[in-house]
Amino acid sequence: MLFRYGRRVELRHLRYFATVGEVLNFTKAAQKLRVAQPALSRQIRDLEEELGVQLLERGVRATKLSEAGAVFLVEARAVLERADKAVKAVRDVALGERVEIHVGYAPSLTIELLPCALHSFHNIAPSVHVKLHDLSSEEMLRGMGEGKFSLCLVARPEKESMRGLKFELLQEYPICVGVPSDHRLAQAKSVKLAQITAEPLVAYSRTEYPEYHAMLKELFASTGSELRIAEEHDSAPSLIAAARIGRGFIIGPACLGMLAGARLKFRPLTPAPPPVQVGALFDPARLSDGVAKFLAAVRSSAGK
Amino acid sequence: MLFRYGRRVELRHLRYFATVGEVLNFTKAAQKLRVAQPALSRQIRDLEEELGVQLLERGVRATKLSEAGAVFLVEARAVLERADKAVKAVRDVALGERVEIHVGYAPSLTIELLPCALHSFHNIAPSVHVKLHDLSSEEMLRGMGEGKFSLCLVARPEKESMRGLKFELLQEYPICVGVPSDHRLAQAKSVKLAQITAEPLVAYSRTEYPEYHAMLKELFASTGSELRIAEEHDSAPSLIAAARIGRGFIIGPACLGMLAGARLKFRPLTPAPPPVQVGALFDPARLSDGVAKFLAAVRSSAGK
DNA sequence: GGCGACCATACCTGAAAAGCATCGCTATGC
DNA sequence: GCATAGCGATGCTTTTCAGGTATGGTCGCC
Repeated sequence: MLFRYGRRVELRHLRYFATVGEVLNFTKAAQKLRVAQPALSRQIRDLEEELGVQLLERGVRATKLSEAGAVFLVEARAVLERADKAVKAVRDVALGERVEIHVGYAPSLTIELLPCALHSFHNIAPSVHVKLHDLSSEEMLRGMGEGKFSLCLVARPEKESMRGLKFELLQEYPICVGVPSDHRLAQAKSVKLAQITAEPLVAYSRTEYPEYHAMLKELFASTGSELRIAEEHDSAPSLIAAARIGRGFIIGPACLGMLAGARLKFRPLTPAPPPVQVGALFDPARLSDGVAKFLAAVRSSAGK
Repeated sequence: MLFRYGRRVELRHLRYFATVGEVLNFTKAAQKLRVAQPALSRQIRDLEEELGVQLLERGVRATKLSEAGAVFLVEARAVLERADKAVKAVRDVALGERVEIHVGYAPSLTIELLPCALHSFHNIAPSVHVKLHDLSSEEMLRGMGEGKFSLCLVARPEKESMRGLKFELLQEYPICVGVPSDHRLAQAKSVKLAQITAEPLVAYSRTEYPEYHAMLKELFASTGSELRIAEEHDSAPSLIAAARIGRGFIIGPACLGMLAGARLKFRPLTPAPPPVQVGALFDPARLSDGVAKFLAAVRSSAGK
């Protein structure tokens, strides 16, 4: 890496470049920005130098974006927009009601809970916008740690990853086996673990859903038989798609059945292992007013 | 609005604040940033003034984040991260191969097409990352105009909104009626429009999917009967959920049936109206190498 | 060939960011 | 109770650099 004398990119550079990129004329852009044209030229040159990339092609009688420039124009606008949002967000918080709360959720586990909760929350606090983030368990824990989310609806995480967060149980789903509808096990009322150990499994990805793998390991520990995972997937739909085309069975909560449609059947395992616990994860130390209301809405939707 | 003497927020302010917010100690943060402590103090004060918000509570012996400060810390980090991404993106473009292409898609219309296309594209150009953006028709057209996306997989947009873009047809789906499985129409092989005019509909939202509403209007124009829309939704899953609980029928492409599962049946309309056309939308003027390859992959997946 | 549109260069000025020394506060230790 | 150490704020100077003015070069066009 070259040693960089250059100073850092600032929002000013991006504002200037965005304007030049739009009107494709330094003189006009300078007027629009209320600065002198040479000042603008220099800032753009500095930016190009700092990036090490030529953004504009100054042909005589016409200024054009280079290919890189076209890309950077989009990027620069996005950064500026993001920055405006940040400023607006903090001013809103300071002015009183926070208008947005960020909620992470596990889509497959909350298809029952989430719609009800959103509906009832909208009645309690119609002015608060809920921003939903569809994430893996792992991303949610990370995001909670960084303060990105105020609350997450997830399966109970493992104790050691909680780090001061609180988990409040809301719903439980029995563990089931998902099999193709035309398989003989689809007829059974329930399935014994021993009946499926011969079959490979399709599973959630280990890195993104560690608690899911802990559950599987626990489950198979007692049987003595080997846990064979044919494929790992990072979302319920693709897991279901894989099971449909016969890559393996699914072991997972009963609610997956609601996503799966007709071609898979979910049958409870016997003896029933501990059910999957779905609940709210939040930081009790910084529970703002809006988040507390959301939590109340979720509780009432779960009938607790 | 108050007149602001203050100067604008710059990335420097955010970098400084992010560091202070992390270590919660001006002196240490200043060392980390390689500036003198008073310089840092002043920048933070300027930032607070410009925002009109107190971000830090300077208790003696301990600096703490205010509530607004906690929010802004997350926001500031996000802006910085976004800015880094922008810089990295443009340098990557300049260095040769663009490593990312941005593709917008209509999730419900591309459940067949998209997985195949991604798979085949990965074989052609494994080094190119495809960033997928799940969007409404309206958002895609806007994003294409701004250059945010290189290509979109969508239903054919209305002519007047194309503005120099090209639409290439890839797949067609017949228009169907989605009814609850226990409804008598679910038994029918096909459904006449006259059979359902008594029933209300659940539909995609008008603002986000104008071409869908154009299609409905067209469809009902010939019948003389009134188009009754009970609810508008902004995504296929919530549309399907609404139909499941009996809010109304769905009129839409056959591929919705693959998302709906067992509790809804999709039956073709007779006489068959013009099918829904799914295809690729792109700007032929700036078709980079990577995007051209992606387009080829999509074509071959659609068997064209 | 003169003019006008357009951007670059050279140089100057002023604002503000950074540095340095110092102050004020308070918790802590003897 | 006094000295001390940790922390941030304040006042002042220095340095940096964004912005301004004047001007020059290039090219297309009348």
